[in-house]
Parts: sequence; structure tokens; C-alpha cells
Amino acid sequence: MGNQKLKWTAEEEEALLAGVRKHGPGKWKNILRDPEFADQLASRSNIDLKDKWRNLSVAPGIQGSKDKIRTPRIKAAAFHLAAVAAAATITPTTSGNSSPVATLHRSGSSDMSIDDSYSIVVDAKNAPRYDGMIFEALSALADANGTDVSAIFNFIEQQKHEVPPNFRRFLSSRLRRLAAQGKLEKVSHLKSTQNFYKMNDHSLGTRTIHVARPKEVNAKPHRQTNSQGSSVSHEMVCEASITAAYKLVEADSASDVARLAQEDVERMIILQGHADEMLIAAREMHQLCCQGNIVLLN
DNA sequence: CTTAGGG
DNA sequence: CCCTAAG
Repeated sequence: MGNQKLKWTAEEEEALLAGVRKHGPGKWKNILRDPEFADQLASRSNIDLKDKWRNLSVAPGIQGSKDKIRTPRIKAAAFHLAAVAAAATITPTTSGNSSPVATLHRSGSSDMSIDDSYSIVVDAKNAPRYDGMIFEALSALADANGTDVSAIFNFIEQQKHEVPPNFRRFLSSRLRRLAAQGKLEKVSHLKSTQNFYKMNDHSLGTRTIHVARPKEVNAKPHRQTNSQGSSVSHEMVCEASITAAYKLVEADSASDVARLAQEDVERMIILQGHADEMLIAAREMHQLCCQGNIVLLN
């Protein structure tokens, strides 16, 4: 009974922030259970995390008067939004002889959890930037024998690039993918368990998208009507959601979030509805597809 | 048992 | 931090 009134250390706050970034606000038990943060938050309970988060959300709001800042709510909305968009990703299946059906990956009621969806969003929105970092590292290191994953990871980190806690894992899988696409060349060294990679001719042609940040959410992308008569724009919702999530993640909790333009928030709420519409439309399409029907997205 | 909110 | 209602 000696440890009550424990002051939060910087490490603990950092862990909490990272945890929220990864699992989302409200997932405190998950954050606590995640081995990534378990150590730093060893002496904290899920309820402690909640309280701390609440405090962090209000602390920066000492400005002059009673500017009601409800960071958690804003964040939660964005999370939901992003999760929905990510969960309802429609992937056209163009495998040779198979029928032109579409595969609908969704989480919601099935396998994936919201947290996972969020992680996917984070990765998705940064994928282009990560590719840029990878090419940057490879061109800088320029080793004819190739560069191993660890070296690439270290280089990127030294460039003080912001990367998620699970970036290492993402990196290796990303490299494999790029190699598979021929955008990178994989060099296998018998002496090492790790794979080595180097750039090839194709790599340069790929560099165009590099630091492409998410486009601004422009009011009215072309609305397209599907065979169901529903008028929804997959791209619009996804882009807007990802952009929104992007901003929030960059702003990273605390004070910065308070700066989010209100217009953005309002737009997100509206888009939320669109995202839900899309989810419903997606379900319908999925059903039709399962029945052998052909569904065109455009 | 976990979360949100008020105390 | 604690307590409690609610899922």
C-alpha cells in the first residue's frame, strides 16, 4: 500500500500516447496488455490510463476561458471513421479464369478488430512515404551487395523520420513486397538469415510518389452510382478518412489536437455517415457477388 | 471484467 | 486516485 499518488513519468506518458496511437482511445486494457507498453505501464491500471488520458486532454486548455476542448471525442470519432473506411476496403479480384467477383475485406463483426483496422489505416496512409524512406536509404547506402533490413531500419530512424512502433515488422514485409513487384532487387546472402535489398532500374521509375502527403479533402469528388442505385464514392470516403486520421496522428494527442480546424471535424462527422452508407452498399455487393452476380464498382 | 464519468 | 453505474 505504498504506491498511491504516483506521479506520471515522461516514459509512462509516452507509452500511453504510443498505445493510444496504436490501439486507439478507450482500448486501455489492450494497451496495457500489449507487451510493447506493458513494462512502462506496469504500475498503472487500465482505469489509470483512462484518467491520465482525460487529464492530458484538458491540461492544454488553460487558455483564457472555458474553451471546451474535447480531444477524446474528436479522436474517437476519427478512429471510428478511419476504422470503418479501412474495414470496408473492396479489392477487385482479377485472377485469371475466376469469375469477376470482388472480395470484400471487412472487420466489424468478423475477424479483425478495430485496433487492427486502425493500424492498417496508419500503414496505408504512410505507405507511399515509407517507400520513399526505403529508396532514400538504399540510394544513400548504395551497397552493391545490397542492404539488410536492419541497416535500412537504422538509417531511416537516424533520418529522424517518424515511424510507428511496429515499423520494423512493416519494413521487412514491405521490402518483400517491393521485391516481388520488381521495384527492388532481393539479394540473398547465405551467411545471413536476413534478406538484403538493392535498387534496380525499376526503382527509379517508382520514386515518383515518394513524399506524397494525402491530398486535401476536396468537397465533391465525382459521385458515382453503382448498380444498386446507391450513390457513394469509395475513394472520397477513404481519402477523407485517411487524411483526417493522418492529421490526428501527426498532431499526436495533447495540445496539437486542439488546433484541429473545426471545419475538418464537421466534415468528418458528415463523411462518417457516407462511410456507413458505403459499408451497407458493400455488404449488398458482397452478397450479390457470393451469389455469382457481377458487380461493377464504377 | 472493462469502460465512462463523476467525486 | 477512488467509487459507481453501465455495457
